[in-house]
Amino acid sequence: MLDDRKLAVLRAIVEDYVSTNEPVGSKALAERHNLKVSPATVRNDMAALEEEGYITQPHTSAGRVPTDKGYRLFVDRLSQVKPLSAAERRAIETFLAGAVDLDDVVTRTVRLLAQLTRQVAVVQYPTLTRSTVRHVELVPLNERRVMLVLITNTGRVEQRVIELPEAVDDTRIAHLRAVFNASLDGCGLSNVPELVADMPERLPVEDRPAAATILSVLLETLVERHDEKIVFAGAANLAGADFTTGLRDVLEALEEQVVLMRLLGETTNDTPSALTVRIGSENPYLRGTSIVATGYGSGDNQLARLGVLGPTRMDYPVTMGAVRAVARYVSQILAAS
Amino acid sequence: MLDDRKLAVLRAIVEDYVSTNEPVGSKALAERHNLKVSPATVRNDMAALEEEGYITQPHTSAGRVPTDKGYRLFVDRLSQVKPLSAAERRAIETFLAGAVDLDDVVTRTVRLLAQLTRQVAVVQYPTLTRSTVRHVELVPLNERRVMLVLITNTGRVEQRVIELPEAVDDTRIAHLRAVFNASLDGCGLSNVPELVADMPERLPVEDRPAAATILSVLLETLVERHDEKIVFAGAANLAGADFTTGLRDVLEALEEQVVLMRLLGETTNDTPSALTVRIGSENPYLRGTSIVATGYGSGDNQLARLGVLGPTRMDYPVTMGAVRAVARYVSQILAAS
DNA sequence: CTTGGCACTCAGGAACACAGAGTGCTAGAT
DNA sequence: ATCTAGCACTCTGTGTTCCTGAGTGCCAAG
Repeated sequence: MLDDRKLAVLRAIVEDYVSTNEPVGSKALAERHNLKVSPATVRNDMAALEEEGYITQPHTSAGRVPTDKGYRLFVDRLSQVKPLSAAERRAIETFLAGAVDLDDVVTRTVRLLAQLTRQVAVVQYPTLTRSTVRHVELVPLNERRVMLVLITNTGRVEQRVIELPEAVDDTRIAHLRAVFNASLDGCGLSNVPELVADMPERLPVEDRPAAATILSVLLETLVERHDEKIVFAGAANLAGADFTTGLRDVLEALEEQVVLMRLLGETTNDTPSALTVRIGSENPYLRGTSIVATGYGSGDNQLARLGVLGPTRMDYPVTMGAVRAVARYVSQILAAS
Repeated sequence: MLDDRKLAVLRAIVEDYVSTNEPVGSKALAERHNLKVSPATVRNDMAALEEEGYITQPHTSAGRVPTDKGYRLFVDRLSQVKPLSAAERRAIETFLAGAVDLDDVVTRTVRLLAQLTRQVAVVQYPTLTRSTVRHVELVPLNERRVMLVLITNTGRVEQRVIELPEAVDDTRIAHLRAVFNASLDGCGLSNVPELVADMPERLPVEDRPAAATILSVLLETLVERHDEKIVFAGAANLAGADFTTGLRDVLEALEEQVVLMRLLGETTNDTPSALTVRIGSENPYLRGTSIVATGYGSGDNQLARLGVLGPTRMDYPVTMGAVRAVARYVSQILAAS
């Protein structure tokens, strides 16, 4: 049904439309891409493509525009990821290398990606689940309060102020800290709950109330942070592009962690490290936007996802190239630290 | 020059224009606000007000619109801050009370303010300068690396991974930690540099290289964080309002810490706890927007600033009320912890 | 299967008229 | 001295009409 030339026409339509933002007509097509056939022939092919639902015309007697289905075919079969230039790669590398801590890595990554793609970038914080406890710190604030600080091997720090059920002096706090660290250091976060379950029983009876309180907060911290924080950057890039779904909706989604979570999450499939593209109506919310995402993290265990959100009419090859490259570099940086 | 009735007319114009977003004419004015004079009289007053530069007409034979100068007079002399309703106050209180740590307080505050005012809210993180060291923690990661964690009395945690110039074993790290804490605990952050200056000399010679490295990172941390982080929320509220200065500019400014810093910073005056309003062209960048800001923090020492950014045409009394109320509650929460 | 020709459609722009809101001014009323 | 009423004038915004040009679909010939 769709011979090679028809596919070539579809590819040409997508490319032209992406770059000009105007419906593309048969004549212009035949000229600009040397298809070696006449406009009339192109018209026939276009009619076929429209029949199949790959393209559509906004109104009679205007050029054609790709449909979501058309973009899908383009992404899957007609395009290949465009690698970044050497200069861009160097820029990424040096920019990310300057990061001082995990927060900084994430912030830099998201900005970088936004700038590179000229769209909205979204980065999910590395999940705790796969990471391990590096250190647990208890800092006495006064006799009834301590601050719990949990440090993971990914460089992440979680903190909570805890009200104790009774006064506890510093030496006992120090003791608790030693016990906690002895049993938790180096453990995967997902193992913490079971390791901690019978711990109060193994302690002197006078330490149990305090320990129980602290441990319950510790567990709470793990659970809460299980669904993770997401940051974005490049909202200014939305100003230019005109979204079919209102600009307002997009901005709202960006500020709503839960929605963003879903959007990124839904892009996961069997191989998390692969590039995923969701086009327009394939997205649960935000029908008018496309998302290009991928997992990142050190090789085997994927820590989280990052990606780009933009109008359906985006330059997929370039965007995919940028996302993939950035994901690789971040993974590298994180693995090194 | 400006008698009471002219001021009343100006006030009426501002109020009407803010609520309708349309230039307001003499007839509508005379009717809606019972001024007890005829439209013709109002017209005379309007002519006078225009002469003085408080209002202007977009084109001949359209109604009048307040100028920046007009809003200024309105804010300074013709309006009074509108207190929140009891329900709103309760909502603020319960929402903020649920915060678990400093990050959470800031995040909740900024969202709350955005929702309350239906505009873009901006909150600066409490500055470290006035806060004191609660604890310094050194966590050995491996023999050549330690993680420095600085905990302040405001609940803020700063962290850095440090590469040591030479291998240092855990007991010496523990010793350094003890020394640091002994000399820094409870000190104001601004005093840290001098306290730390001669510290290496007081240490055993073999600890000096490591100590010097760590301390230099510590100082760096203080300096870097001196100009503070700013977060925003409610960007979606920009979608409705039409800004004279492009939407893009505003979004860019929001993501650019430095610019945001300036905008908030420039609003400071002698009494930081007072509400400050900068209207339109009074702003260094972003001429088309107004900013309502105030300091927050426990009474005497102001920790940082927060505020709202919106179109010049905003409801100042309501916005000011919300900003003031939120600032008060946050200060309260922070003082309590 | 491709191509040239031709009639048809429709969005977008230009030209135009017109109603309505609003103003400024002047002369009379209070 | 100030307010008011009346009136002529000036715009913007809207609706109408017309026209052009890009683009299509279809048909018949190569």
